[in-house]
Amino acid sequence: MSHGRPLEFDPQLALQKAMELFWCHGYEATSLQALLTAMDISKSSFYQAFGSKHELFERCLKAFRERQVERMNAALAQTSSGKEFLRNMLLAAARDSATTEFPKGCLIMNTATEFSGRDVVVADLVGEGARQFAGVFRTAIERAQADGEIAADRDAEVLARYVVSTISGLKTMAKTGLPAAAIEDVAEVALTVLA
Amino acid sequence: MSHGRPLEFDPQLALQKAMELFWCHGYEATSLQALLTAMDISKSSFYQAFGSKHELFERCLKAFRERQVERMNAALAQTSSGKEFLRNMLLAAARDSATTEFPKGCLIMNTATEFSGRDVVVADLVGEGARQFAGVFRTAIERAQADGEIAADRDAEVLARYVVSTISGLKTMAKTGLPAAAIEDVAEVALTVLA
DNA sequence: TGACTTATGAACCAATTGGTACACAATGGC
DNA sequence: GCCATTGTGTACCAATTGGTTCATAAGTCA
Repeated sequence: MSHGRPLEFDPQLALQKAMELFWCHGYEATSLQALLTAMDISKSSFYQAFGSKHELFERCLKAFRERQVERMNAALAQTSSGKEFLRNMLLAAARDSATTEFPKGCLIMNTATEFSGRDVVVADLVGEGARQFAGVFRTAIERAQADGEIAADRDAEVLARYVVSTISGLKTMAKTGLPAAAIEDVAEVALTVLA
Repeated sequence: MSHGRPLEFDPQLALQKAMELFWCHGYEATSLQALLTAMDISKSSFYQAFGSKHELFERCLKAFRERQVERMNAALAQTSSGKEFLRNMLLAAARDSATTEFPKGCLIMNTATEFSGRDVVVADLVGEGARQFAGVFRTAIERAQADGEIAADRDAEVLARYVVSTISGLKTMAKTGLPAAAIEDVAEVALTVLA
């Protein structure tokens, strides 16, 4: 398929490293130098392979979204009760601070707050991400409704958005320094909406 | 009190202009040049009056928090029902996108996501901000409990944090591009927790 | 009128920002 | 072996970053 000198780095791994950096520090605070070091790649290879910092960021957003949606779908498939799945997601969000040494939040939602309206293509990616997250929650909610765990007459789409909003809120609370246990209490309160 | 040449700018106004800039673009994306222009102040005056970009940012965080807490307390004082006050706050958060041309969110919570753990003094300011916001909501909740609007046996502190988390979540949803009407629906769902 | 104090404008600064140009290295196909 | 193709290292780039220096302007007080 392709002639020429072979790549000296794994593009997928490099992308993942970049994603982690953007995830931790955001777009602006992540310098090209930091990316180069983390990705273990030279400047020329970087620009040849990814075009620009901004393009790379867009690819990271997509990669993050796909990975996240995949994981959520996998978790949903393994959980029989839709309601239990939602509960697990909220509690996992509450524990965001405890999992890593400092709370990273969600790349998509972090980006929503960093680029509020300043970049059209990023805004699109963020919007699509939020929509897809809500989509997964919606199927969980509809399953729960089919099983009688949640009243069938409630608007599944609105509830799904409520879950996205709540998870975002919980993760932000983690970033304010509130201990994980306290955030779990908040998550439990938030869950009473679905009862 | 003070000899010497008088200031050619209004320090409070300049601080407010800086605050708005940080509010819109965050810390990193706000350049010194942009600050100078918006504050209508020369570089030397800037450093004499505010020390550094970082110090100025800290003062903006404090000013924002104080202003916000003041406004919330004023609104609470004017509303007889604690529950109604909370409802107003959530709906106002939902309308964040509609109020200005693009949703700015809350400076404190925006900063929480931008500086997650990277700066101790900023982290303290953010934590204190979140705590004070919760404080206002807590007194509203306790009033509602005293008036029988909310069950007296519920943990007011946890509920207060739930309100902070929810408002943060709603404002983030606005930044994903979801229309205000849709976010109001989510706010209504979130409010059922207090019913 | 001084002496003193404070504010401002302009020039200057090293360091870093994201990004390019180009020579050279390493492969595949012929 | 040679050529086309692709990847990499080095050097370079203009622009911008946040920040300092210092002479001078504009006041107060005696």
